[in-house]
Amino acid sequence: MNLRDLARKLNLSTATVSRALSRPEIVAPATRERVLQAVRRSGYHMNGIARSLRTQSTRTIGVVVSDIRNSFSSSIVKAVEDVARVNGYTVLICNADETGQNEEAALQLFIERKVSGVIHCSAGANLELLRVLQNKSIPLIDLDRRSGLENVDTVVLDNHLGAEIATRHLIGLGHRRIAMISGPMHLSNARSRVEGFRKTLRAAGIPVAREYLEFGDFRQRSGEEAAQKLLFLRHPPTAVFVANNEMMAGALLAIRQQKRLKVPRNLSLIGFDDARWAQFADPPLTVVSQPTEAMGEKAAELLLQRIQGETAAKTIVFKPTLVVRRSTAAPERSRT
Amino acid sequence: MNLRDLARKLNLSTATVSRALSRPEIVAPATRERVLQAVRRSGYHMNGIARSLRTQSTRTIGVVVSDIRNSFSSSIVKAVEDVARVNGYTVLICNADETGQNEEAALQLFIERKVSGVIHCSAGANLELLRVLQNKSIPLIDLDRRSGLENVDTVVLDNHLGAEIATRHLIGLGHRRIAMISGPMHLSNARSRVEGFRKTLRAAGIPVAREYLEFGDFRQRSGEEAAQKLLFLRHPPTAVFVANNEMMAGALLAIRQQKRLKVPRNLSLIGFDDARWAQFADPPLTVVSQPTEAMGEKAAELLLQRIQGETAAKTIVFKPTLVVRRSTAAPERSRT
DNA sequence: TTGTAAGCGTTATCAA
DNA sequence: TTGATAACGCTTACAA
Repeated sequence: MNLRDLARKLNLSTATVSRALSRPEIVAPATRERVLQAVRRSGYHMNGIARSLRTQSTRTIGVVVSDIRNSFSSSIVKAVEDVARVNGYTVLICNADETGQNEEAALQLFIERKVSGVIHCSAGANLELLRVLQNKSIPLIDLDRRSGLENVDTVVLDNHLGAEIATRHLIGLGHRRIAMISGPMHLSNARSRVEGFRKTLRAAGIPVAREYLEFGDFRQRSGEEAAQKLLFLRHPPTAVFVANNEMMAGALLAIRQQKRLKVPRNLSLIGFDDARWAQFADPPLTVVSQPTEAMGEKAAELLLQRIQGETAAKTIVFKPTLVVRRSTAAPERSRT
Repeated sequence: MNLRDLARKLNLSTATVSRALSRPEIVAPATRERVLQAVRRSGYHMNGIARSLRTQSTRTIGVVVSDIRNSFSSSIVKAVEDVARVNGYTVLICNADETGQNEEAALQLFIERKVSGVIHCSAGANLELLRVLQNKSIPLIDLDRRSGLENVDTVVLDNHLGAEIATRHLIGLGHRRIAMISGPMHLSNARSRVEGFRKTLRAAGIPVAREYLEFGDFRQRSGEEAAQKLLFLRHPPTAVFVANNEMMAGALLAIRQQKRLKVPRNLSLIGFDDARWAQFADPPLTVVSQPTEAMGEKAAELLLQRIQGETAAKTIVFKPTLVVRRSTAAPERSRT
C-alpha cells in the first residue's frame, strides 16, 4: 500500500494525497478529511525512505558515544533523544566502545545513511574522516572530547578545572603522595585532566612522581590494573585521583582484594563523573561531578541550530563541581 | 557526487559502476579496479537511502528499550549492536522511558523507517500497533517482557523462578515478615515476579500480607516511595525483595535516611538484576542475576534468523541465578 | 484547489 | 562483460 494505491482508491492524484499528509493546510478541508480517513482505514504508513530520498533530508541525528555501558553515555543518549524527539528528529546511536575503529565505522555509516547531523564523543577516530563530514557539510558537534578539528561546535567540561578541584581537595586534606589514574593521552579530556592534576601539584610544591601517574583506557579493566600497580609500589600513594567512573569501578575491585586496605582510612579515592552508583558505593565516593544531561542537551540544541542554518561555531564549556562524600579523608599519621 | 557522476567520469554506465561496488565479482577485474580507484580518489560515498529504496531493504534493526538509563538496557543495546554489526546490520535505538506512549512512537517510527526487524522490551504499548508490524510482516522479538502477542519470538528470563530463588533465600535465612517492591502489573516480568514471590511464601506457610506488597513503576523514585511506606509500617518487614535495580537504588536512598536502620542487621535486601554497581554498594547487594548480554545476543540472533526467512516462532527462557552478597542476613532475634 | 510529470540515487532486468 | 532503461515511493514545480 503506497500513495499511488491510496490515490487511486480515492480518485485523487498522488500529489493531492501527498499534500494532504505533509501540508494539510493547503488542501481543501473536504478532501483532506477524505484522505485522512482513508489513511486510518487502510493502515497506510508513509515510506520514510522514499520521502527522505526525495526531500534530501532524513531528520536523523547520528550519535557516537564512547562506551554505551558507561552511565555517562546513557545520560548523553537520553538527553539527546529527548531534545531530538520534541524537534521531530530521530537518533541513530552507535557505540565506539572506546576504539577509534568503531567510531570510524559509525561515521562512515552516518555518511551513507545521510544523517542530518552528528554528535560525537571521540574515541580517537582519524581526523580525515571527520573532515569528510565537514566537506559534505554535515553539521558536527564534538562532545566531551575535542576531536582536534578546527572550526567545530564543541560542548565540553572544563576538565582542567575538574582535575584541579580534585587535586586541591586531596592536598587540602593533607595528602602529598597523590597518584592519578588517567585516561589515554590521545583523548583531549584525559590530557586536560592530567594537566590540571600536574599543575595543581606543582603549584603546591609537590613533585609529580612518574610512578604515581598511571594511564588506562577509560575502561574498568585498565583501572583495576593501574590501581594494582599503585598499591604495590614501594611507597604507595595515600590518595588516588581516578579520571573516570569505569576505571574507578576497576580500582575499587583491586582495592577490595587487599583486605587490609580501608578507604578512606589508608587510601583516599576521588573519582570523575558522578555516576548514580557513586553515592551508593562503599564508601560513598567523593567525585568531580559534571552536568552530563545538560551537556547532552546543549549538544543537541547546538546541532539543531546548525542544521537550521546557523553558521558560527560555538564552544560551550561546562563547569564541574566537587561532591564530597566519604572516600576521601586526611592521610594516616603513621604512614606519612 | 553520485553514481552517475562517477560513471561519466569513467566513461562507464551507472550499471557497471553500481555492480563494481555491490557485486565486484561479476565485473571485469580491470574495470573493477578502475572504479574502486575513482571512488577512493573522488571521495564518493554510497547513498544508502537510495539503495534502500531500490532494494526495499534497510538492513536496520529497531530496538526499543524500556529505560536507557537502566544498565539492563545498556547491556541489551551493547549485545544487540555487537551481533548486528558483524552481520552487516545497524541498530536504531529508541528509549520508551517506561511509558507505553513513547514505545508506540518508536514502533511507528520503525514502520516508517522500514526497519528490517524489531526487538522490543514492552513498556505497555497497545497490542494493535504491534499487530500492524506483524501484518506488514516485520519480524518482531519480545525481549524481557512479553507483549501478549501470540506467535512471536520471545526471549525472557524465568522470572517466576527468579522470584522464587529470592524468596526462598530470605525464608531460608529465617525471615517471615517479607515484603516485595514490585513493578507495574501490566508488565509480564513484574507479574511473574510477584507470582513467584507469592507462591513461594504460600508454599512455606507464610501469609502474604497486603501491606507487604508495594507496586512501583520500575524507576528509582517509585522504589524510594515504596520503601518509605514499608519502613513506616506498624510491623515493618525484616526483609524486602526489590524487583528491579532502579527501584533498588530508590529503596537504598529511603533506607539511608533512617540513620538507625542498618542493612542487613535490621533489614535484609535482595535485588533483581546484577547491575555492575550492586557489588560496590554498601553493603554489597545480594541479587538475582540474569544473563543480560546473552539475552540481548540471543534476541538479535533470533531476529536475524527471522529476517532470513525462518518462520517458526521460538521462545527462549533464560535461567536466573542467586548471587549472595552481604545485604541479606538472618533477622534480628529481638524484632521477631 | 487539484493534476501532470519530473526527479531524488540507486539496482535489476533485459538486450547487446 | 557492459549498457540502456525502468523502477522504488515520494515531493514539488508548473500547468490547468
